[in-house]
Amino acid sequence: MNKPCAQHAHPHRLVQQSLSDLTQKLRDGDRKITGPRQAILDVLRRHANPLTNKEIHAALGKEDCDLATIYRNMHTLESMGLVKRYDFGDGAARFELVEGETDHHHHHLVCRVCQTVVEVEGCFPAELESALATRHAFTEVSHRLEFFGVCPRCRTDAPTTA
Amino acid sequence: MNKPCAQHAHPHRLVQQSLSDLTQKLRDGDRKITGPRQAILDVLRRHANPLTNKEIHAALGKEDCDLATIYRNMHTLESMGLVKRYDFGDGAARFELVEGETDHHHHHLVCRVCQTVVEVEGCFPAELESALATRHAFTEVSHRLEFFGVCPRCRTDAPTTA
DNA sequence: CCACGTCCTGCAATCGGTTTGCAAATGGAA
DNA sequence: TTCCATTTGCAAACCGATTGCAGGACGTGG
Repeated sequence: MNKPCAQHAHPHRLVQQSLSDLTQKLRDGDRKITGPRQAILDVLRRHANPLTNKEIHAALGKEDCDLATIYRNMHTLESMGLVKRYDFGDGAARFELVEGETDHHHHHLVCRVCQTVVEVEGCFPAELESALATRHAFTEVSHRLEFFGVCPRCRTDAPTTA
Repeated sequence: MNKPCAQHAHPHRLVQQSLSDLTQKLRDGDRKITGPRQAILDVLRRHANPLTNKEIHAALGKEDCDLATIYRNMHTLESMGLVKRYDFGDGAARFELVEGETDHHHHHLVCRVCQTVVEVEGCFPAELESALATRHAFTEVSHRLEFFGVCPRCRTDAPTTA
């Protein structure tokens, strides 16, 4: 709901990695440097918030490519550790570029109304993981954490503003 | 993957609430006591772990009813606070009976292989919520947290055991 | 105990996100 | 430049979930 409000997100923060850094990683993984791949990575590089496949597709201008190609590539990029998949519970996967080798583990605070995403530093659950592993004899324990709320803009905006 | 292993879950723990407790809540909410509703609640009452719509449908024996009816009822029951919806990230919503008025906030530790679910007490992120609300000026902040790992049975079982 | 209005159900069509089969196009090593 | 594995585009299929509609059930009020 409140779709147009989605523009509130600040989509133009840059990511440290250059496009050539990224294509190099493709090479290292024995993947071909194709137009769609470069375009997808470039789109992700330009956006600070996690994007859905459809959003990526829409953001591709000249370098338009098939949606199926994006879906396939997101799997590829994810398995290569170039992007990270997030699930905000609205039925669409979202992807964010992984920040270099030392990806800093973080979570998100998502506005229930306009989907604006704020990165949340710190991760208490990480401390719980080892405890859980011991207590329940589970191995390879990881977790998924997402926060939701209403962002200041969506609280003050008149509904008609949209 | 490893579907048959799903039986590892101990599906027959009982829930405190009696079926009449539950139907009373339906009455209190001005909802009709129908066959499908009683059957669904009864199924949830018999299972300790969160169930998908399809699992609920399969668990209905004599009281078989349409899948769409289950979907609709899960929305109804959720909005009435009778059940809680969980998302383990596999694309299918899961539902658990809410334990009385004082639903104790908990999370889950889910086996990546057989989907066995262990309830996790305690909730560190809850402490973070107020801090986040202040720092980012968000309101109505909540969170979603799920743990994943490999349970002891799935670690030791020979793959052929299934 | 019955009639009636409203809520609920079954069925089938539909939807949105995602996946897949297949043939043509392309990257990049030889 | 040649060649083969990978990748792409297209279309169909998939899957969980939703919805329109007509018939059926619940339960209140008579």
